Amino acid sequence: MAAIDTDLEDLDPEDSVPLKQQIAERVAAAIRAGRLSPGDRVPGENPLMARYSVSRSTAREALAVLAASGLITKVPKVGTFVRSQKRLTRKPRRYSRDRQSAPFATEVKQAGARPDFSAESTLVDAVPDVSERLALSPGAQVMRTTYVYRADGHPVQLATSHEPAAITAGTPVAVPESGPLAGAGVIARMDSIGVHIDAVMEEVSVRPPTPAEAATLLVPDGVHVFAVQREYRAASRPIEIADIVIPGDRYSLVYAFSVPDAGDPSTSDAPD
Amino acid sequence: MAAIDTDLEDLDPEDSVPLKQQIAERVAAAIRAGRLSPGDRVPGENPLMARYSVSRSTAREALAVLAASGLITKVPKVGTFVRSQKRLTRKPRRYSRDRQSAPFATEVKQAGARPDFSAESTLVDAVPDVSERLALSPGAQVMRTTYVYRADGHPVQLATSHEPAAITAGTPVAVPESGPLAGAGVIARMDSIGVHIDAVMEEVSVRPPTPAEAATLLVPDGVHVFAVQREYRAASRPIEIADIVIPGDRYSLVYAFSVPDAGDPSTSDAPD
DNA sequence: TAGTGGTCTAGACCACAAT
DNA sequence: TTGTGGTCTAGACCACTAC
Repeated sequence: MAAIDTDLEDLDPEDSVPLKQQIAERVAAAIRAGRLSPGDRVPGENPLMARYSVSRSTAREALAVLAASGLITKVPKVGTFVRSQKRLTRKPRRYSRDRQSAPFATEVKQAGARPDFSAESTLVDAVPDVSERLALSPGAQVMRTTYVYRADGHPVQLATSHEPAAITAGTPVAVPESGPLAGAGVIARMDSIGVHIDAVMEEVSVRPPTPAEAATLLVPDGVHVFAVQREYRAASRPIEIADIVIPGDRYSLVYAFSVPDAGDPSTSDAPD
Repeated sequence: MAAIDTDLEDLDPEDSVPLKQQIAERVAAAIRAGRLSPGDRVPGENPLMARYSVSRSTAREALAVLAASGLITKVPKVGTFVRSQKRLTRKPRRYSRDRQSAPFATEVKQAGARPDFSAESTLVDAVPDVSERLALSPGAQVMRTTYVYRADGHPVQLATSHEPAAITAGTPVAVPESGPLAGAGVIARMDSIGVHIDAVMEEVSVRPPTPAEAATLLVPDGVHVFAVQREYRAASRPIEIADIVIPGDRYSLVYAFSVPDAGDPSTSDAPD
């Protein structure tokens, strides 16, 4: 327990910067300098109180500053640790008609982890938000599927999709992740029953996680999540909507487009 | 000053939810119910201490929960206010070759505000990050342009773009926002000098604002920003990069794609 | 059992804004 | 002058983890 403080520079008593920020800066400097590596235990509240002769709250707020920027993770009752800075990249499934391997698995494998996911489907009455986004009458039946995506067994993405039951009921693809086209993607599944998706939209927001999301995704306090609302459409009619929750400190989202030649007026123009 | 507390429900002493969250929930409920409207003063630390018989810290943390979710804004030494919940939508310029009006202006006008922006261009030596992303030799000359976008005079987006000087030097479009194609967009500008952009990529991250960004964009404490790295390419060569900073609580980002017909193998597939 | 972070109390001083 | 939020101190009890 002795050496844990010796890596931290002294504070500057002349500086008008608040103590919590000075302390946060000293810890961040130790991390940037490599004196603390990802996974290492960071001096927690008690060590910081002792090292800098500050109160509990001040040490706590210094750690909160670092946690908010994703530099450290506080694990309740265990300790505080330097967070891995690796960011995964989420690149949506290429929007072609091909049946394709899931992009999630590719991303995770590239990062050297083992991907898996589970999905659970239920037929439910649409809540108002869902029926509105799917342009259904209130309370219409929808197939709701909740996904948990994992890397090395740890949940790293959550998703909930809804499809109008009227479209798929009685077909082999009524339950998204079972049957012959499990894992093939919405476009291929819908193609198989004659519904031809022609447009995709994703709307990206950012917000703090709900307590349940924070617990499942192990999102540290102060870190936000991406909330992606995806919509597949066929002939301007919504076919599938999905709400995807992604930790903001571990992912970046990549969107790529081609720009058509001058003589080619149509294709990559975004649908309305 | 009497009526300010009467709009808040009592706490539930049986509930195991922490006090700060219960209090935050009561205030949020008052906002959702319309008992507090955007711009209204929210009960601050002292009123909450009195209303719920809690300590300063607990009242403070309750407000911090609400501030992080963008529901309220704390203005130092003035008070705490309900934040406007209007979210603007950022939808990137349609990726066609047409010379188009700026999407930013359209978005802001739709929200009923008056858009404007300023831009400043300088020829500089590329810093390492920029030369790497533009695939230039270290220290090569680049045209750097910094943009501030405003709605009703208030900055709401920041951007910095870089273009290799070697591409545009001596042409009429060397300075992005002046000359005949000012405001027409990168694709049209580059087309005019025979550089035909064929791919666009945006990488979206989220992080806390830097102190300078927080001050300029008036981002409340605890709210994060989108950091978008955009890249235009021609024949796989980077032509322009831009770093765009967008307040996370006021914007959502929309990405839309068309899905080609089955017989049409090429177009909307994302470039690598 | 010792140490951790989560929550909470009860104070304090400050600079600044509004009045 | 009054009230605000920002910062800080000095305690406390808790549930849980790691050993």
